[in-house]
Amino acid sequence: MANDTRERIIEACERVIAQGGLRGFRMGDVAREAGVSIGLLSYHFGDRDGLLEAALDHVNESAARRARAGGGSAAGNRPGTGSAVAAEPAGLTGPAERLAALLCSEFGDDPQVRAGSTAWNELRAAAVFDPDRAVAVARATADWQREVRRLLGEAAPHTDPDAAALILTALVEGLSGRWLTGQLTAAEAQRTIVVALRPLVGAGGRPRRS
Amino acid sequence: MANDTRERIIEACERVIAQGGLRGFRMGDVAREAGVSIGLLSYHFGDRDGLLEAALDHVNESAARRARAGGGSAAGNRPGTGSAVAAEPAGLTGPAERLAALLCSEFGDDPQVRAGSTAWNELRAAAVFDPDRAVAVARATADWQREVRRLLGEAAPHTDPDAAALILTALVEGLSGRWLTGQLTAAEAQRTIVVALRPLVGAGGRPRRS
DNA sequence: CCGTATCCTGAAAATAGTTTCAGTTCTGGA
DNA sequence: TCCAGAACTGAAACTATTTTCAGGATACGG
Repeated sequence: MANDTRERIIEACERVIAQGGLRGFRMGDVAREAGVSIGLLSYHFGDRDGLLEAALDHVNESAARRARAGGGSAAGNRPGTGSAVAAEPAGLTGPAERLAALLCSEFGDDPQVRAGSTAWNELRAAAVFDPDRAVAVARATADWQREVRRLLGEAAPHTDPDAAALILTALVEGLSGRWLTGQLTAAEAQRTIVVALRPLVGAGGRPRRS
Repeated sequence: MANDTRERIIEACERVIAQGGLRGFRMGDVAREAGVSIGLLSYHFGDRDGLLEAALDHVNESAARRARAGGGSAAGNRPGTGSAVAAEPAGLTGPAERLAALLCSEFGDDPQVRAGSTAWNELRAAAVFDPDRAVAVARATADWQREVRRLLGEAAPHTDPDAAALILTALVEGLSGRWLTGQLTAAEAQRTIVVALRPLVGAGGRPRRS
């Protein structure tokens, strides 16, 4: 079916973006990556802008979905084993762990995680110059931040959750930049988040069950 | 002298980058902005890449210089008046104030401050795909972070200065993204930094003299 | 003044990338 | 099996951008 192909093309876009940035986004590259002819891109998406828009919408949706899903399930990343956050079978631990997992899910050595973060990073950078993209980014960011605030409300009742959620999510974005530019490893970034989280969530605590 | 012209061209580059991003960096635009012919760009800088490199080096240097200078002097921005950080005549207050000023100097409604942050933001985004730029960015970032750590050592002797410096600088970068995409005003960003700083520097404290 | 070295111009050539389109293949229903 | 329409191809036309280059202006030492 043709939808498979559209899907495949959009995924190819993400890979191309993750590899060369929005700057290196060439229709020829996308076509090659997707294994289709260049004409098909216009056939399905109208023009370059349409294709790019579809791809970025997809990136945005992925980011939003990840926020909703928390750090759990498939591509989830857990902060360094041995830290305060232990491995768990299904996604059903306390809010503090889920919060840490959510924040740490941005980082990981899995190429797909990196590709996703890279694409999202590019989208964010592009949003500076494009109001339409800015509102899409803002929406996804707000969803994520809201989820963080919710978990924070449960895990750290003595903190101002709004301020803390803003600080934590902005911190993750900053660390993400460091990670993607090779200034930090994924593990270091995750460890940093855990350190930042500690004073909020209660020092060395044992936060089990809700 | 020809150096004036080179200078003028590089400044034009920065303006073009700040306005349309690295993606919108066209030699024609630069030439128009600088008020010179397009051929002159090649004459002075070889080719597009040479021009871009010179421009980004300049951005990088500006960032590094700002880090060294602290938030003081010319383009300095102070977090919202009425906050913990009071106005001061010359740049000679305690380390806590200087730290806040340094971190807040990234934000401001002055078009030049915004242009600088925007250009730096673009450079950072480009560094994800370009190892050479990545090392330049890493160097400037490390300088800045080191300065933050130094001030932190004076202002907050009871905190791990390395961890805190990383967290604060990454936070500023994350907030910078929010600001540039319109998710936050400069004042809100600065206020957030002050909030994040408070628990480190001593609650409601009176941090006078070393 | 003259010569010449440097700075500078802008149109033309080259290059890179996108869009169109005439035509081919595939799919599913009659 | 045949047809119609959707999916798809790829080369040619087009557009955008960079690079080159022949030469014009300007500065300056002799």
